[in-house]
Amino acid sequence: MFPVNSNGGSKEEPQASDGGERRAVLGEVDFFSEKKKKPINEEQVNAFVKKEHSREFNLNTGLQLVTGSDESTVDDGISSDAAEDKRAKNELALLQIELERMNVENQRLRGMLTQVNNNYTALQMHLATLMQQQQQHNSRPADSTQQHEIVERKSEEKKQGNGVPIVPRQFMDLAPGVEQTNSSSEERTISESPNNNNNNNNMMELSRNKRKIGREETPESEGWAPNNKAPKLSPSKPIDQSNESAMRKARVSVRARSEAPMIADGCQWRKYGQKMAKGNPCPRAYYRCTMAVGCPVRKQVQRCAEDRTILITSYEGTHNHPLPPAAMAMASTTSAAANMLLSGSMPSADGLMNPNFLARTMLPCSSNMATISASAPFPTVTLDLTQNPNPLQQFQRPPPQFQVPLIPQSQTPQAFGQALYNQSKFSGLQMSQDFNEASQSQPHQPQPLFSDTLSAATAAITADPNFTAALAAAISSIIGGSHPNNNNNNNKNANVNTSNSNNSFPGN
DNA sequence: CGAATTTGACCCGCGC
DNA sequence: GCGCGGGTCAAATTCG
Repeated sequence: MFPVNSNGGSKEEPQASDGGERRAVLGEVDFFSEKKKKPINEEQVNAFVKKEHSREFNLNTGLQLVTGSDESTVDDGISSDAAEDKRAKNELALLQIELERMNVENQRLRGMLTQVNNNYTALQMHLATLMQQQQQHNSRPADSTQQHEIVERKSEEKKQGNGVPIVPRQFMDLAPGVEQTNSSSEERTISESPNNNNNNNNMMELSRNKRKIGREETPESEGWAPNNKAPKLSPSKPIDQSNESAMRKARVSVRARSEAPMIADGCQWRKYGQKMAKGNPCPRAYYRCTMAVGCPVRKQVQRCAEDRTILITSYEGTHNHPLPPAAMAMASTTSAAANMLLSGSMPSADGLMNPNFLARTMLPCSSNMATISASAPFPTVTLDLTQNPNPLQQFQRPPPQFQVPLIPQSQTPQAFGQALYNQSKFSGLQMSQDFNEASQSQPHQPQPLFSDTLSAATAAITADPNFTAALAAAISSIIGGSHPNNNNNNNKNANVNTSNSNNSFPGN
């Protein structure tokens, strides 16, 4: 019987299914070439089967499968054999169908792999192009090293796991999802209708409402009440509720060097509290926007514990009122960043668009300035204007998953290109994440000081609306190509360009 | 004197 | 259930 196995055509089936890389090729080719050999093998097999039939080797059943097609020519007329042969025929047909199906699937997978490879190559080329642009603007040798390092990291990562190249696809698919779930269109009308708060505000205020409802007093809450209650009264979007538990607030944090007690972002703020935060000898000040009665925007200002020249300003919420040009730059940036976080977290149920994933899909060359921290209690985008674009500093730290290069080719060039251009003025745009690694890499950890252009860095936020708007546009474009903020930012650029840079830092 | 700031108390969520 | 820490409130205080 063993000789039969070695010669029988069926022997090749396990090979095709067990073989490693050979399987893909041999499995397909051998299966069809097998038919050519079949007559020879089948004769041998059938002869052997007849001879050995009395032994009732079940194993022969499988062998007969191969010989089924020619069984009639060899059939000796035994009825039991005929029945068995019919069954064998059926099984053979089933196996053949299954094999064909596997072949089809194999080809489909091959096609997918090819497509992924093509996408990866295109992304890599695109990244290289962007890097070159950045290098031209920065014209620093270190940057080329950085870019090279980035590209190499990306390529290494791509090669490491099969799942990694798929991420771009997920990211590409991400945008429509964001479009669907994002309330950015609503946000756009916020300035006209305070009650029409976006998710950002909703989420921010929901937790707050819980408390305030318990209190139900506070004359000041009159101003807050409309906004506070709006999300509760109209929880039209279940997404909001689902998000509330996961991420109650989205926060945009700006790190900048400034001697001033707080950076001038064009808005009017009123201090309503101050606390000593744990782990930081510097007090944390709480401000709320007073440009409109019910404006939900608040910000926290705190100096970095390690480097007190660094001012950390965290913004929450979106202004529900028209902003002066001086404030638009920062507002658009923070709003876009907050939207990015909120949007990315919404369909968290499917696990594709949680902050972790979102952070992983951030621009690779935006690695110097913005950090996404999705760690509890709420996600934060940190725009770090204190860092120097020193590549070694930046790219020694980030864990591998930060390095997935994902630049939607159809979306990035303009906005991100402009951001890159402005990056030359500052440090760069970094999006990384510490979702599960808050303990390993603190986004607020002080970065090495590379320049004393503190005012330049902080003033840059407001003094260069191009940058902030471009950053906002870039962020928005990453999330969804048609994010309203893109258009807004363009307008804002136009608006702010004319009244640029003088309104930035009265304190400085 | 009105507005803004300060500051202690309070509330709430979370971890133990 | 309790303590801790973050966030907010609002009376008191300061400032212009």
